Amino acid sequence: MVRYNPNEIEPRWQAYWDEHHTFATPEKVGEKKRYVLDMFPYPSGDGLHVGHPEGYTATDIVSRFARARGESVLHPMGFDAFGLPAEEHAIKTGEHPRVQTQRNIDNFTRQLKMLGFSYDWDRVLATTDEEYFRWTQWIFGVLYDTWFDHDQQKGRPISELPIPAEVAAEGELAIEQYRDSKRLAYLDDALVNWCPKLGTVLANEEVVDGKSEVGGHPVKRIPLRQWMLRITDYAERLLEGLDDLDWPTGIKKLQSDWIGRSTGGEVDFYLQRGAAGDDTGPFVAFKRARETEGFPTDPGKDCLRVYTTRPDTLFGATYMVVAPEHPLIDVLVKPEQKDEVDAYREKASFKSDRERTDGDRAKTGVFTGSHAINPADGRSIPIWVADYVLAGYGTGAIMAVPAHDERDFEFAVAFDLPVIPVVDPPADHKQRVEILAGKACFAAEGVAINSGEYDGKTTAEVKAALTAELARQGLACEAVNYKLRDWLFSRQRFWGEPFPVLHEIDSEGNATGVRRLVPDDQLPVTLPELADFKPHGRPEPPLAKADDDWLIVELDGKRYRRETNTMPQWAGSCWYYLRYIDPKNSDALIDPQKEKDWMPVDLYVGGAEHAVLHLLYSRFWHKVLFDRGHVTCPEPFGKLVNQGMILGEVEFTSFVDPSGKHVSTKDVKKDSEGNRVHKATGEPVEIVALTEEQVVKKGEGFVLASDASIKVVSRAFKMSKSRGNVVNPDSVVRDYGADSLRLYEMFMGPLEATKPWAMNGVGGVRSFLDRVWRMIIDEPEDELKLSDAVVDTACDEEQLRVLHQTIRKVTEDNEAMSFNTAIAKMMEFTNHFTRCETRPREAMESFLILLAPYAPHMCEELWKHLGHNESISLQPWPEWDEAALVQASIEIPVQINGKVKAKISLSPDAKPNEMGEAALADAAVQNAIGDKKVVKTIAVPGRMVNLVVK
RNA sequence: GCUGCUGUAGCUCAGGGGUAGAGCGCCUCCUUGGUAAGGAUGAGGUCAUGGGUUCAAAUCCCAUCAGCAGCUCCA
Repeated sequence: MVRYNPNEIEPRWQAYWDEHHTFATPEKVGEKKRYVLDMFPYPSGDGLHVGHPEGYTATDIVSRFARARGESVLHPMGFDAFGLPAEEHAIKTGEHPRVQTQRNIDNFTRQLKMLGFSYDWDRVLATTDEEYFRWTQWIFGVLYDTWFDHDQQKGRPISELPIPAEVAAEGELAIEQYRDSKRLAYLDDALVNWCPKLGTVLANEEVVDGKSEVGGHPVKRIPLRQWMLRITDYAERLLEGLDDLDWPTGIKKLQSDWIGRSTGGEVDFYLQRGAAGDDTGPFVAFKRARETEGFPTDPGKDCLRVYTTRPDTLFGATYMVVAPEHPLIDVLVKPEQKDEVDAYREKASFKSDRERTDGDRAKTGVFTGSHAINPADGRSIPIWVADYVLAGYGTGAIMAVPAHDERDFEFAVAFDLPVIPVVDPPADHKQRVEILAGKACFAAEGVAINSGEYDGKTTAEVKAALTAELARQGLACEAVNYKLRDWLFSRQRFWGEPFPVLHEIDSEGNATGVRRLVPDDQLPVTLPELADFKPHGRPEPPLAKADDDWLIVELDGKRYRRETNTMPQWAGSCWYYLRYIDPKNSDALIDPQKEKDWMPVDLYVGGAEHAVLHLLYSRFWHKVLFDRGHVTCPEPFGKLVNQGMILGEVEFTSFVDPSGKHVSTKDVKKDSEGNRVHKATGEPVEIVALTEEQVVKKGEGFVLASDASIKVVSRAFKMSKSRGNVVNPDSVVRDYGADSLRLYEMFMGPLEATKPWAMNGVGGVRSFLDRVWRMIIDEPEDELKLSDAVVDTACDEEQLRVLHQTIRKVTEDNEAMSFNTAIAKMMEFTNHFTRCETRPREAMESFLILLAPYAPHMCEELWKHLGHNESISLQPWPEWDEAALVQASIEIPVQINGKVKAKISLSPDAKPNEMGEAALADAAVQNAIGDKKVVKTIAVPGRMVNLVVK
């Protein structure tokens, strides 16, 4: 009895592949190359999750398939190994993050090998390797050394930055400061989440509702000097570059929304000094100056500059709002308002960006006491401060047009500010009357009213005309804005890449303001050894705790203090795809010829959760490297596929009220705090789990078996430790084998879909593999022996057709990454051939090559038993023969008025008229026609006949 | 609120203007005391709903409903 035993077969073949370097990347790239990349994992302490192997299996199939077709394949794997969990573990236990990280990497490696992926393990890397982050630091140096030339839309060396004469006149220090203000990597004061109680700075994800996730202590937003990357300079290029990428449209849209390009205008509102009407003199002077000098780059302190996408609604601007952090706020606030404004700003500082921009919050704000003059009509309008205006977008100030902007309208209602409609909605608009009365808001386009000489013009016309007129007066100019912000690139953490930056200090140890990069030949800057990893209680990075022999550096006779921030986790993942190509290069981040040979990545597979940040950051770095001549392709990832999430097993749940009575899901709603309550009584309800026996299908959903009026919830949930529905790949491999796990993950459904796990589905594909085994091996025999049905004769016509249909389907589906359908076809093949008395060897062998990318261990084993000494992974992919696909005679349906009434047998190349005749000759057809008349005959060769009768 | 995706067998999913499919599950029968068995049969579908286009719609178009996911004060 020799049964299929994956636990014995799989480790043996994994060892064989390792030993023979079966999947080594070819040194020389052949005619066609394919770079197949997985998003590398963060090696968490929990090990692989069944979600990981989904994408990895897909890319593995693509890689094995491509190799079989003679392509040169690069298919590497690595680890995104810096990150918070290891550091938290270190704080708790004192164990160095490096130790835990290595342990996790080892475990991940074991699991990945256990699944039989054909990675080139000689190229494995971790972002925490010193030889890797040496080049991460080096790339930071490139960013530091680059400025963005907006005219050329290109990053250029800082040495080529034109220095304005007035700067040059001030000397070296001024020139250096000017350069610093243009570098792609620059220092700025950014807000961090400082938790005084914990004595540490927190990452955004560690802050929940303005409190620390750990302990629930208040978190304050305080400014800290930090590194920023000027990704906004690349906004336009990042947006345009999307066009040519073979990415899911959803992801492209997410990125383009994230970049958020909008066009509009910037408009200056003159700040009124005294009471209304007092400003005629200075205001006239201001206007006259503007008319001659034009619109200045820097608005100065005389006016408040706003950005608007609707300059056509200027006549409807009834007040203005500045962000709590607006730089002019101290000028704007009148003494009698100061206390109130200060209190408001203090309160706002405790809110995270997230909170301030969250949902349908009621609008808050405070009057500053100042007024500005509306340039359209000279009206005096009040200036408020409110946190619904963000300091970081546009100019940090808006003109509020409550009649035509929802947010402004809400604010105006809350604070009783006037609403003046200036756009007449289309006549058939439901709320037109309310809108015209200032009782409702209308944000779309229409015809101008209450807008002086512009009345009657369309929104587009007013926009153009009014902007032009204000531009002529030097009060406005067209402007483009992006939602995208510069990338806050430093973290106050230990477990990250140190910056290769030195700050000069004087003999007293005080910073002089001069900075320099660590010279390339002194990279990498490694992490210092710390006695412990506990926070030191100041809003500074943990590296500041390091000893002076790390912290203080002498170079060229000057003393420097090292930068103590570290880079964010994103840094290492921004360029790892380049390093795989040349992982051991100690002279450069990548060899230029190898870069040309392998880039760009042909297929990149990973989760949609990285749709925006990782992919945008990578593209940004890549474009900088491209501009600086280090890479030759403008985009790193040609084709991108997102695998869907794998959910836990489907669960049935119901709700019970406090008395323990079941409540139908129809009668449950969420209250304002998100708790589930009974719709009618408002009583809280509790979720209870149900077994399969307790429910029964009814219509669209499920109901309680004991009471059909109670609808229950039937759905799968995200796998989570707390829910206890996590499936562990180790146990699946132990119980079913790696090939079954691989096959099941692919058979669950389309790669991109979200799908629930079902353990009996794994059993299903396992029995398919058992069937394949028995199709070839004589299982009842004690000695391993081929089945007697496997013979050396040729296929009969039907077998040949089934074989070639299968070759075609699997080939085409592999290309299209439609793995589930390819598997279904291979199941059909197996069903057909196991029913055959004889199974020609040629068919079995071709089939095994088709199945090998999916279930490589088993196919290697069967291939060997069929008498081959060479790995099946090295066999060429079979080709299908069109001639074998055609049938001598096929069944054609005959429809009467579009309904199938009979079937006739015909040659596949019968002509339409022959088909019509054959159909009419059929007794069943005649019967169906009865005494009606055939008025039309439609015959589609090879498909069907339709007779239209009356 | 906005955006996107999805509604096909009890479940998970293919297909896609012209014959309704796979795996799992289920019924019946057969084989088998190494068996998380195997084999053979069969049942089960108004292709979410309502319109439209067409000789013909599950498929294309429009609307509606339901589910899921993501985003959301960006002026």
